[in-house]
Amino acid sequence: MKTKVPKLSKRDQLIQTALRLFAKNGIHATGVDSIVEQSGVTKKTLYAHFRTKEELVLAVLRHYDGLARHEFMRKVESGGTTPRARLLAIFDFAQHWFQQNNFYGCLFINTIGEYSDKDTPIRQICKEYKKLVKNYIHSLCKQAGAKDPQGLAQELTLLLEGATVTAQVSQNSKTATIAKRAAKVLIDKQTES
Amino acid sequence: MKTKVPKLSKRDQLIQTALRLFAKNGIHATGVDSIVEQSGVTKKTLYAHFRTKEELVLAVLRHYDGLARHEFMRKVESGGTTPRARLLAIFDFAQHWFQQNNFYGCLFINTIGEYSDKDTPIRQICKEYKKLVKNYIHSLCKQAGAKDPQGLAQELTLLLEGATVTAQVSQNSKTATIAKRAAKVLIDKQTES
DNA sequence: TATTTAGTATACAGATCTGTATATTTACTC
DNA sequence: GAGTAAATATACAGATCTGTATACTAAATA
Repeated sequence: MKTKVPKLSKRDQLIQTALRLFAKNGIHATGVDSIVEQSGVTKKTLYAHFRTKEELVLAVLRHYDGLARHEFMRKVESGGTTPRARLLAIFDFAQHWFQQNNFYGCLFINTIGEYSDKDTPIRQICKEYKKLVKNYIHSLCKQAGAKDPQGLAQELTLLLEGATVTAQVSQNSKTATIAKRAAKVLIDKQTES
Repeated sequence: MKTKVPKLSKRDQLIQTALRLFAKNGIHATGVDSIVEQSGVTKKTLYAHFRTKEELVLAVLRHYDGLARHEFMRKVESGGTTPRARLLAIFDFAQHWFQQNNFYGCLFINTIGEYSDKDTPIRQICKEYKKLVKNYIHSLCKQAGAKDPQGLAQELTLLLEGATVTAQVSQNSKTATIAKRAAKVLIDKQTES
């Protein structure tokens, strides 16, 4: 029986290779030559799919945006049944993420650190990602019956971002449990009778 | 009367110019040519003071480390008299920082995003800076009589980091007040009788 | 005043960067 | 099986990157 291996398109090979290299080494430090080399696709093909390196960067960010948000929501929803449990599951997801051996912090944060121009579409995608995640957390806070769901969502988002960059710096996933403990306090404060 | 203008050494001119460009555009995106051009110092002189670009990067990070920690502690201590007030003054400092027009997030975080190699001295400096800041916050937590000063310091550090990167992404300094509000809750929880 | 030191001006070497050109080959479709 | 589309292999153009070389100049010092 012939198993259908979903062979990746050249475009997807490029995006996946570029994602890996951008995440690990940053965007400016990653030349198209190394992407070409490691993806097994020629430079001609790369420039047939993407007009410039920046277009490839945008495609990578959009690809990862969908991937990461989907994974985030999936893990959070499978991590608890009640809204409160799901809010706390955010930090279980985080801990698991931080422990991956290819964890190099948040790609969007790292990317924004390389692009200060407010108007570049690269930055817009990163900003939009963060906004959508916060909106999702906000909806969970509302479901949990928080007195100020917007405020609680902002607080929990800060804890998540802080845990992420601190785990990146210290190479230590325990920041997730610290954030979770603080999150519990903040959630309880907003949901006690 | 001749006012003594403390003319900067060429070395300091280079460090200050490089700091500005690294902070704004990142390290890999900043060529030595632009540093030379904007500092008004020739390339020969740059390489007389620093053997490589990496040595300049290290000098910039060390320079900024001293500068930033000193400023941080000074503002925190002048921002309150009691330990509790000083812990909260951290976030007043943060808000003021975020509002600077040359705020591009934390240089150390941005730098770590560009250097994934755990053993590079560049990363070490960034990591050490974060450790020293956390130690300082820890000492304030002890003075404030927190039940678990280590834990509280970790929580407040996460809030500070989260507020910093979120302000960087959203170009909005209100993240500091959100973090401050959450910090109050966490501090009170640890210091109520 | 002679010498050393630090800096300027400028060019360049060699590597690497983004992007393009040319010619060939695989693979699907009509 | 002929024709077309997509990919390969490879070279290269032009810019930019880090770092060095050469020659000149200002300033302090002995």
